[in-house]
Amino acid sequence: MTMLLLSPQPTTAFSAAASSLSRLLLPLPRHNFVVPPVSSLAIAAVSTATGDPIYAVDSRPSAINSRPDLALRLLALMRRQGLLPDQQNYTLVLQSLLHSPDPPDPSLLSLLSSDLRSVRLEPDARLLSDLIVAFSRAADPDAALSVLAQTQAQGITPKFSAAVELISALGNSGRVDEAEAIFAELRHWGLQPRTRAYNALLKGYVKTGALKDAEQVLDEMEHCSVAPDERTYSLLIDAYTNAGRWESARILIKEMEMNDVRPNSYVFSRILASFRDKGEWQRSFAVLREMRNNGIHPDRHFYNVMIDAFGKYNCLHHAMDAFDQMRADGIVPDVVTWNTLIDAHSKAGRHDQAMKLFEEMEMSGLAPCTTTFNIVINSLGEQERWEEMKELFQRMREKGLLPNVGKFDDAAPLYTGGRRSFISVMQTTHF
DNA sequence: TTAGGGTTAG
Repeated sequence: MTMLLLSPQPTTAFSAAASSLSRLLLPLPRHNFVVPPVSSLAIAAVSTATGDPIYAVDSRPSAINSRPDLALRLLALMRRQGLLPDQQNYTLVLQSLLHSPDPPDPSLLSLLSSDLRSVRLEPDARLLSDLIVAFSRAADPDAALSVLAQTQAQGITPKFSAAVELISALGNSGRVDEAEAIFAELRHWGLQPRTRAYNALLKGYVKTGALKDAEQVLDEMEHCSVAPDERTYSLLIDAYTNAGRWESARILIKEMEMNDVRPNSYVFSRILASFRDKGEWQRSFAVLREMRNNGIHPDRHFYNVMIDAFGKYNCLHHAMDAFDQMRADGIVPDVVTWNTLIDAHSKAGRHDQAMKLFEEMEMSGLAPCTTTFNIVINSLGEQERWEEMKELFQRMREKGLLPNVGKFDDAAPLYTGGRRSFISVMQTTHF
């Protein structure tokens, strides 16, 4: 039998997880101690017998992947039936969180792990490793470290992938010393770090701007005969560019070629963004040239950065040229492309053009997102077109999008004499 | 499989 139980509304979005969770965390019923742990499959029979209004669906892991709401509902349902979840149930929930495109919610994870403690279930290697990965991805390395400590206290070696995720998370929060310590620990577990583990460590050094340490990682990789891949080089190129060492970056690009590692559009968009942030938008052309010399076609992200780089420095003509070139290359502009263009024109005071682009965007069939609305509403505010602003707020509301009220409140005094008008728009728009 | 990176407002 492969059935998963759902309450009605099986398509409810992730927000449903929150309400499931409150039920999930209700104290266990008193009779619980006589109920043995059961697997999720067994729940189907029990719940069906109780006549709960449930739907039975395919519960192969593929059906639950990326559906933490479903997994949490399952746990909640079990709790309602007074059943003790087992390892598999928690693994199912964690797997669904890990397969979801969004990083796991840290508060959800800590509730889940305290729930795990409350049922006095001793987690196995799989569950512990999944917890380390989940906390690492939720940018909570402290929690991940404490699970690692628990793992080692139980005499269990965590999965290598979990350790690498933790190194990555530590590096991301600038805690390179601890990342280094875990990296050293890998060898004690009798496993040789390979490219991916090195890259995780490298990321930390790049993040903190520790260029010397980053270079040393590359040296050590060579010493241990571990081949750098495209990401290894990209990380270092990114670091060099940020440090203004464009020549070093170019040397690395050449080195990539010699080692048959192909650079891609990603690393060039990072270089471009770095120049943009330094105010060196003119170098965009050189970056494009360098790219073409390497036989790499700019992709949508690259064009978006390029349009932004021109837009930020008032070069609307170049921005529009890049936009045209992008479409000539057969790349369909996305919502970010349009937002960037609209904002660039609005910031330059060319509101008519901004509005025209907004119309064009909608005509192309793309739906405006929260950022689009914010950009256009700001532009309307600059023009003191309060009625149209109100219409846009209404449209946002209809789409279930929430404006960033605090931001507009701050911005309101900027609209000459417009604060009162702005507030009246906000007050007469009911979200 | 020892991850998996980039862009837009404020």
